Amino acid sequence: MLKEERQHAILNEVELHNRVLLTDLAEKLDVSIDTVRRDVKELDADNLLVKVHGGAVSLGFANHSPARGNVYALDKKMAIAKKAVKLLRDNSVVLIDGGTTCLELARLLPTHLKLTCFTLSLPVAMELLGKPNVETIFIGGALSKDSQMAVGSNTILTLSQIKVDYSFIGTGYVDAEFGLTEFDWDVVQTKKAVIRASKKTVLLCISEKLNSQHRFKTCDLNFINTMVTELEPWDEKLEGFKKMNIQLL
Amino acid sequence: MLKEERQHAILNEVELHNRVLLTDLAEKLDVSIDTVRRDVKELDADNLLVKVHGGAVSLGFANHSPARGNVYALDKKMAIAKKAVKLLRDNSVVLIDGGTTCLELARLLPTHLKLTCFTLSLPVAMELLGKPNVETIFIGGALSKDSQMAVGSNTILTLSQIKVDYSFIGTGYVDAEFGLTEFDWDVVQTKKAVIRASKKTVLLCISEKLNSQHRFKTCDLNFINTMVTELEPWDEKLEGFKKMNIQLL
DNA sequence: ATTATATTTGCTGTTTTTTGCAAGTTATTT
DNA sequence: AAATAACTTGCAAAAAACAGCAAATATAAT
Repeated sequence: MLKEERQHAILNEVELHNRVLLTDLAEKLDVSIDTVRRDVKELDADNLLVKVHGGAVSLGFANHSPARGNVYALDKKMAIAKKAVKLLRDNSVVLIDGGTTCLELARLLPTHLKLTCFTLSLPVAMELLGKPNVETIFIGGALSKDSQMAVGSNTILTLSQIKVDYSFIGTGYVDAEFGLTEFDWDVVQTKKAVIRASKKTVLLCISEKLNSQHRFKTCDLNFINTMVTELEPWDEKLEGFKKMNIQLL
Repeated sequence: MLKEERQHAILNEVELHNRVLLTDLAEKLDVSIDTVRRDVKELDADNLLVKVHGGAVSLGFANHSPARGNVYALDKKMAIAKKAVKLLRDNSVVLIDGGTTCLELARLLPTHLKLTCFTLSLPVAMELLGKPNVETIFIGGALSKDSQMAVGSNTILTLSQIKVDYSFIGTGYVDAEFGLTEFDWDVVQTKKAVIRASKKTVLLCISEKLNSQHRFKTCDLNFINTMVTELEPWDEKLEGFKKMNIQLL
């Protein structure tokens, strides 16, 4: 049997079943496991499939790399995410909320970090699947089309049954006096439940959102334990928040 | 035998079988292996075939460039999805499983169709969010990295509390005698729960998967009410399934 | 027709590629 | 922590590719 022919068969099998074992391939193609291993390695190098421990998976199945569109103020959000990552220890149990800043946190989680991670957000969940040492649990429920996250009574009920070490949340608007506010009623209810489900709540928020407000209130600032912005903690823009009992990062 | 005539014969052989061994050619054409080697080298230089170690393959066969669509057998899966869509009525309550075929179904749902749609699969959920008239509910739980869907006890528990009109499921392997089988234990448990949560279960499956099996069993074929393939219902490849009490589409 | 020249073909020995095996290491599971 | 499975590395045998050479064949010119 020709090598090309064999690799063709491997690709076919992988794309047909999404996932195959090297041992199965070796048996089916009647060659040694080493040969299959080498073939799969080559195909992986050519980006025709993805090699995993013990087998291979098809590209369509493995590619959880949604092209990061033009995220607004990406550099600042990345700076925030990098600071937030430092709060995490191995075996922490955390919850990551939706929104682009939280998504950036998920994206920048170190590969080696062992976490149990709850989330309500589809994009965040997709990102977490790419982290080998993160166990991801999606809090189910009705999905909100614009925020791409689970909201509603079922979600809130499920949240009431868990308690995580840290939750990382975003917010639409934040003001030192009026606290966290949102545009969307469902989202507010869900975020309240998130905060109740957390021992400590970390707010990730770019400085542009400071001192703004909207119609529905999530919580007062005293529910927030840590606030992370892209600014240095002593920046004068954070003046109104310093006197409160909040850790600034 | 003329050189030109010989090369013509080689090309013919390659086109016919997609692949040939140099040793076979040498024997068939009754010339030395070196001559064949040189011929193939020339034909390769003229881009009439692709020379590989030990033989040659046709151009079409060698083209496993990333040019082809991301999803394997996309046309067939779209054909399946189109047939499956016809089962749906406004205000149906359905569940859509994971896998590329089911994803295609989600993608091809008509914009006007009003549905309540449960799913366990992240990619399917993302797709459904784009449908303005579909209410999407994600069944939460621990996420499987490989299959990008919720699995495990929590998921199964939640599934036990719902009953949908139709569930559309995929399978890794299907065999008329052994039924539906999978690669992954967790996935099997979850699919069982999906079937229990459905009044009617529709299997979406491309014909290549017919008559294949793997280690863990999801269910026998008598749990399946409708089976949709890209073939015509009277195709002889479906022979083994016709005598069973299954609607073939 | 015959000689000179160019092309093709087969053979030889050497180098490269492929493949399977074994020993040691790393992951994963129980 | 132990047991199992999977991976890595190095190696050796077999098959294939390559380069050079000489015989055979074809082509052209005298």
